[in-house]
Amino acid sequence: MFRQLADLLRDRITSGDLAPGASLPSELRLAQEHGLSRTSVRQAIALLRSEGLVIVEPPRGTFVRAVEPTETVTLLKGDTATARMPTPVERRELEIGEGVPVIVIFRADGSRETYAADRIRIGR
Amino acid sequence: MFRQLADLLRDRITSGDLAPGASLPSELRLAQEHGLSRTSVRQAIALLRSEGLVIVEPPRGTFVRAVEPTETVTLLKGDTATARMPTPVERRELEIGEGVPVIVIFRADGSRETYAADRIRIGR
DNA sequence: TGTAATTTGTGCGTATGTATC
DNA sequence: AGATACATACGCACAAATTAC
Repeated sequence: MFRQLADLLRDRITSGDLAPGASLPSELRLAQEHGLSRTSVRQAIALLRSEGLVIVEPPRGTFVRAVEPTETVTLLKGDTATARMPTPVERRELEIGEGVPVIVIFRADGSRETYAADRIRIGR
Repeated sequence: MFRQLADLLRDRITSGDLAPGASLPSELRLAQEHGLSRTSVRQAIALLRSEGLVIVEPPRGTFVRAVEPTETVTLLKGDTATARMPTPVERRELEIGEGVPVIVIFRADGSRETYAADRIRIGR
């Protein structure tokens, strides 16, 4: 059931019914309106958080994540890049939101650069 | 408390005490050994799942994720690439594990390619 | 200014279902 | 058949931070 609620909310987000920055109904409201327990509602929201679709600002509420502007980082000859989920330390130091991967660039000289994936884009 | 348990397990994984492929104690065991409820244990494991550190194969158990070999995809002139968390549809179709982002390559000709981030690496 | 209401975070317990061994 | 183990769903309570009055 929590997946159904997540699907429903995801559709409202991708369709634009819930625009970026808009707030979702509170957990209690969602629970009452859909006849679910707050536990199930929180599971649904946790799913959307892991997908990077919403951010939660306790106790203000839950909001549709706004798409950030993208700066381009160039990949030079001999460089490689990967993406993965950040460690808790990286999330704190780079101020990475939930559901946002990091992009790690391995430079040809052996150095490394780590970026929040929602702030940069790789080019060449 | 679930964060402390997650930290403890994360350390055991990164230190090599729990090697890739090794199984974690069951939720019930972890709960008993640390004097926690199963709810808290599940929260801790959910955190490690979102970080891509462990995979759960119900009802076999929870295992340390093995690092997959990386094939390199080359970025050509005019191409750009980003990373983000996959949609549920992408996760199913590309068989993407939990806590694994996707890398999307936008080719100069307008086409797009989507890969599981733990299977490829970007180069040039 | 201070109090109350709202909202999310965290933790506990319980029960049932399902798949594996 | 039975035990084990994870998934899901319900309930309750209190804490902490923000907002409203």
